[in-house]
Amino acid sequence: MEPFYLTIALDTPLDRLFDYRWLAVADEPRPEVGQIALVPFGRQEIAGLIVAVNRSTEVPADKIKDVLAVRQQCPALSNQWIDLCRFAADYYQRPLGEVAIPALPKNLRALKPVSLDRNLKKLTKLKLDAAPEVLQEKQLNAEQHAAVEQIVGQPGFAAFLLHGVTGSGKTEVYLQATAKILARDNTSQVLILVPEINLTPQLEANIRQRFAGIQISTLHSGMAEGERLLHWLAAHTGQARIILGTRLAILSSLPHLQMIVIDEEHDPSYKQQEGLRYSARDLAVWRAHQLAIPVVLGSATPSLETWQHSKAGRYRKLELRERAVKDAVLPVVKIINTEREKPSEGLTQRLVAAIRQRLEKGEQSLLFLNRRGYAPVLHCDSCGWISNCTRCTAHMVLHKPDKKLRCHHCGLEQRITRACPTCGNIDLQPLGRGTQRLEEGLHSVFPDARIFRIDADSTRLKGSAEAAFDTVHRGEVDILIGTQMVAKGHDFKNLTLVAALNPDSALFSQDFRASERLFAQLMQVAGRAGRAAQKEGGNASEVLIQTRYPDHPLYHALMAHDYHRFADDLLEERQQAAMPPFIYQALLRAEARELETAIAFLQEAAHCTMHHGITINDPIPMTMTRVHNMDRAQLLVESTSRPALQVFLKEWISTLRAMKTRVKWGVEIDPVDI
DNA sequence: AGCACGCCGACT
DNA sequence: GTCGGCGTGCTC
Repeated sequence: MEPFYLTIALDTPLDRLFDYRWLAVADEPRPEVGQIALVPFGRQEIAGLIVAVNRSTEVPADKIKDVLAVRQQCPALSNQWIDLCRFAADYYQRPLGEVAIPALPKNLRALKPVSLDRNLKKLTKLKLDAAPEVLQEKQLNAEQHAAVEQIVGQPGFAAFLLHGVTGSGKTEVYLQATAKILARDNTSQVLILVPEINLTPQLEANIRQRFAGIQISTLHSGMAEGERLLHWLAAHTGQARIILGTRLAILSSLPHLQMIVIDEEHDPSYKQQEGLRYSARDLAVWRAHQLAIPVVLGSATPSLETWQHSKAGRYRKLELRERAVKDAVLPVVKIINTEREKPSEGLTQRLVAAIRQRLEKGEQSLLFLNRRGYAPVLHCDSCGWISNCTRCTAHMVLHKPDKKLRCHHCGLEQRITRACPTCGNIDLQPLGRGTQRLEEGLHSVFPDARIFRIDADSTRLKGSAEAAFDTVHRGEVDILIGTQMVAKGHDFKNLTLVAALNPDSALFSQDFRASERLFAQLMQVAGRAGRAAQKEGGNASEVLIQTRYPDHPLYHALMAHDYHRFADDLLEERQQAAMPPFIYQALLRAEARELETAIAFLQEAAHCTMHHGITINDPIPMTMTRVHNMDRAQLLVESTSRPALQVFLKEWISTLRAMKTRVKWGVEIDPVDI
């Protein structure tokens, strides 16, 4: 019998597909497009995705190898799913296999199919026979009701921006729209994306309770491989009807997908920052378009990209102006000028008084300081030595509990030296203040208060973040100190004071998106305060911002809870300056032992091309030039036309590949950190 | 990217 | 004498 030739996408940076021979075996079914094949590749054996089955091949016979095995037990991936990967691969300028293969669970790609067989069996046992029941629909206000109706109202693609502050009831809109979609037919699936699943257990619990009797899959990076395969298969076979996951879930196989929800759509974690640097939000919109289904982007502080889309009418804006929680009022935001009121231990007198007031009433306070460690740098007064990292352009941060200096960028650690390493001076000074130092200072100001710190250092162990939040919820904490970790997901019922300490650095950042992010972050922390706390006759919660720039428009917009004006002003600025979302960008990054080598490569790259309608800027060293002993530089490429940029990049990248430099380089499309 | 081969420097 | 550094070459 004539052999078949399988065209297979493999996880390799080589931008081509690979053909393998498959010899028909009498009783074995023929391989299909979308199945996983195990193949020899160089000296290794790896899994690939079958993208075509042919009777002939262009590849010379002496090069062709045989397929080792085909995962016949697992239903094939659909053409639609492969098309999604193909789109992502084209758009982000990577080979198909580099998108498709890592999107599959590792155990599906493993050499031995035992885990797959076991999990397929387990899956059939999980099948729920009971009729799905949707419990306790909450009463919607008029705006929420209208939003749900619009989302599920008509067939076909539609993108919605669901805009509403914390407490305006966005979640209820997602859930009731989900219920309506699921009720339409008994196969439909809904994908709900969240920024970080570990920080939003409340939403997961809410969904599980609401949709008892409906199979729910969760997908996020923290899962064990066995569990991940089971949940992925449940989604892939259509058994799971609701899929709750982080950004990676956007590339899961969902044969009956009928709606996508992206909660906190502005959140930076939707952008993958290594490997394939995709935006889960952008892919979600594309996927919804492909499938002709609705996609809902929810946020209190939408990204300017989304905001601009909604203004231009490409996304439909659904506003939730009222707070859906009964009697809830927006917190009062006040500014404390630290130029006038000098803080001691990082706290102004007004803030100390406000905390004391909460302590007396038995209410909780949250101090938001987005800087972990004890102090960001250690300094010698007599010779000027500072604790620089030897491998990075960064300071080593003082961590007092473990008596170490630690670089947050490369992980380098050093014991704290008692004396200055250059002049022997004993009196080394910590400069600045991180959460640990704030905690120490608070203990001296409020010796009897129960003070608790939540940051990446205090919650290093798995599950300890969850436990920490529970402690706060149980009311065993008076004053909570936290980094941005505390900004997401959790609403603290008894919390009536939120203070932001020293958020100013983002105001003057090199990165033009820094202020957009700061605004979102401050809105989000502010929203942690007392959603349900405005009890009978109680006052609104209070948000205090300690700043050296009390007149900055960002803080004024925050005081007025005026996202609209803030966003419109920023958009105006961006348009004037020809910045995103009014222009499309890509970055060519390069790293080498010597900065000159990286710059020289970028210069060569810039000069080896010319293209109409494409702006190639000068190469510049990255703000943090050296990380892990590698110097990094980048080159920004811009165009007002997305298709033109795409065409240009494709050509340019193949030219760069042919250059065979030993500089490590890569292209990022739509970069968010510049 | 992996992975092997290959050719030069300091260690049991 | 070998372990191991990273240059370079290849992957149907």
